[in-house]
Amino acid sequence: MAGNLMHILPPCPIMGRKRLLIKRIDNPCSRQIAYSKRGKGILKKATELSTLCGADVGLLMFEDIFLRYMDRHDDFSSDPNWLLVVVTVLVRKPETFEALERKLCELNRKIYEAQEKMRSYSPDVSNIYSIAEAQHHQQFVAKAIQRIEKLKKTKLLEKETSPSL
Amino acid sequence: MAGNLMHILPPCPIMGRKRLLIKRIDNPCSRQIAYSKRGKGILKKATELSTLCGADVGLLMFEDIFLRYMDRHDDFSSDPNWLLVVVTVLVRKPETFEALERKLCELNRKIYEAQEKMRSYSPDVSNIYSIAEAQHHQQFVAKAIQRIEKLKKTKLLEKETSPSL
DNA sequence: CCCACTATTTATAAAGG
DNA sequence: TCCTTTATAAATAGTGG
Repeated sequence: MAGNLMHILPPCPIMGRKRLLIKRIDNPCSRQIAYSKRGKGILKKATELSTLCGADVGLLMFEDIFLRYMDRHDDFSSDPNWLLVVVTVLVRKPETFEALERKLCELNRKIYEAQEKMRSYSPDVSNIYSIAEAQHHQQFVAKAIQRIEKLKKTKLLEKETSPSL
Repeated sequence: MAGNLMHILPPCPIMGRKRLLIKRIDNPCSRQIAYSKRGKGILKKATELSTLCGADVGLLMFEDIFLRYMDRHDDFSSDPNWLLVVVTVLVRKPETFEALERKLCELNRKIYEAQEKMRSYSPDVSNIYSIAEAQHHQQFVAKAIQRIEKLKKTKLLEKETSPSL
């Protein structure tokens, strides 16, 4: 273990942990270690988010495990046929991402049906046909809710202050 | 606001930062705050992983923003038509997840072609037809590489030790 | 790849604006 | 919702087995 050496070596000046700049790690070994550690970290975080907030979280991590292997064993690096992409997936409720796309379409239909009722709270939610578009709508809807809440607060304040004066 | 009450209430014993148990957060406000903060945190981590390790990372976070809204404003909670799922997506190289599925199939073809060459290193990589299956293969391939590396180490050790004896 | 250790950095819960 | 601050908890880089 590390501890066995630690107490017989002179204390290092620093030689230890350091701040990491967010740029591609050049050293293949360090890069792989970082991928392994951080990959697990994100998986943990995603699971926590799912549990804490009841959100469905999907996580895809693509890595080229053989490319990585070749980095360390250059006897294969000349052969471009050596290629394997490995995918790590976490979905709280196990569904494929195609299924998630379908789910979004289905929900879009419900949104369309409910659109008339929702008009006053969310001016435009009928054009979500892809995951990418939904991203923009999240901001939009959040802003709309924000406006409503601000309005409610203002009106509540008016009610509270006017009787006391 | 909370602050308006805070200074007229007696100072709480600790009421400060505390360790969080990983279970669903009951209070809707706290849950939403946690979702917002942790969501951003994971997005940051995913981006960092992508930059640091050159990995393609896809992240899906589904939340029901209107369900969330209804949690706090129960005047809508009786109407099941109020439903909007919001999706947050990050992909380093912007691709839909259907495109990612196609990519996986294409790579599978390459894997199939290279299978004969790979046989000694990875006993079976021809049956990856979905993201879910790939997950199992990651562990499998990782173990295979582990075995090879262990073997190499052992042989290297034999070479190093036998001349000295 | 796994594990352990630990100094350091990063994330974040709680509070207030 | 956004922001800031701060104390605390968690993640992790570097090292070694």
